[in-house]
Amino acid sequence: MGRAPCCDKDGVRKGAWTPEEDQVLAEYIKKHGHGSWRTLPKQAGLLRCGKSCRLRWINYLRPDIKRGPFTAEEEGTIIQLHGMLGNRWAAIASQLPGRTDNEIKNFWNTHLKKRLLRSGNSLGAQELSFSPDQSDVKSESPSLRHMAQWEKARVEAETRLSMELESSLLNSCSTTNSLPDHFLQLWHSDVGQSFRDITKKEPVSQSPTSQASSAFANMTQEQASICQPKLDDGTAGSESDSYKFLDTSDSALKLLLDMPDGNIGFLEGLGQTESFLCPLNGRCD
DNA sequence: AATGCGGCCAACCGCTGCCAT
DNA sequence: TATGGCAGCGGTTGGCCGCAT
Repeated sequence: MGRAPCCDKDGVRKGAWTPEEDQVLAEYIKKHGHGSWRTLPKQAGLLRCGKSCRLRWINYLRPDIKRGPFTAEEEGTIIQLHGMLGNRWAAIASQLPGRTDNEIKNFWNTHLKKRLLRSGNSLGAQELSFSPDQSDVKSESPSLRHMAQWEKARVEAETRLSMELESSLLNSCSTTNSLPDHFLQLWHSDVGQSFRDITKKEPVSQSPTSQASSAFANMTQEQASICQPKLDDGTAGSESDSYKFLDTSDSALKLLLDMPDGNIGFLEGLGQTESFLCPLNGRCD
């Protein structure tokens, strides 16, 4: 049985919100929180459906909404994340504080997509269609393409992490603390979680430990606790899913470092363009 | 000044996944 | 385990606005 529609009842207003409605909704939520969206309109005295109220609050009335044009940095982040995640606007929005999925979706559709198409730059080309020599990947579903991209980025990040760890071990852990890896932040954020959720559904053979995990394996617990990189820029994913390297246990390290080697082979066919994460990790030199 | 056109964006629609029962 | 209700998500639409003619 289908669900009863929530927005086609008589007496339910549609269309643009009036300032009065905005005020009623905002004040109600400030006082009581949104609670159940379904019952909110009645309790707040609004002739709107719950969905409409939710959307209005999330996209317009929320106090932490960031207004104004997207910065170049935000643009770069959107492009990179879209390359990895596709049209998963909510996941992308979770990495851009103050921006809503709707806003990002509109911005992508009206600005970035066109710009990438026009410029035909490498990222745009990568995003909009894989190069001909990647036909195997191209023929796969978008989610597989994005998985491949995620995996590639992760392998690169692990390589970096491995090098950093080894050098940090040699240097008494003096450098690692100041080198948060943005990809790994992402990996441990909501976005990374959503990707891991996808890969969980795939039959993945347990991999041998990577170089990086070997580095950890050779550390004593004390060393590990001292050398855990710190996240101090506060930009990682929000709430509970954010980057928690400081709390890593052995199992968490395994989660981070074990890679499904059965899935790596296909990555070699991707063609090694310059790391598409450059704008994120800031190390393109 | 009037009209047409295209871009932008807020809001709606319908599907999906999660959770409670 | 199956079912139904809900919130959340992504795609789409429609109206407004600015610009060109």
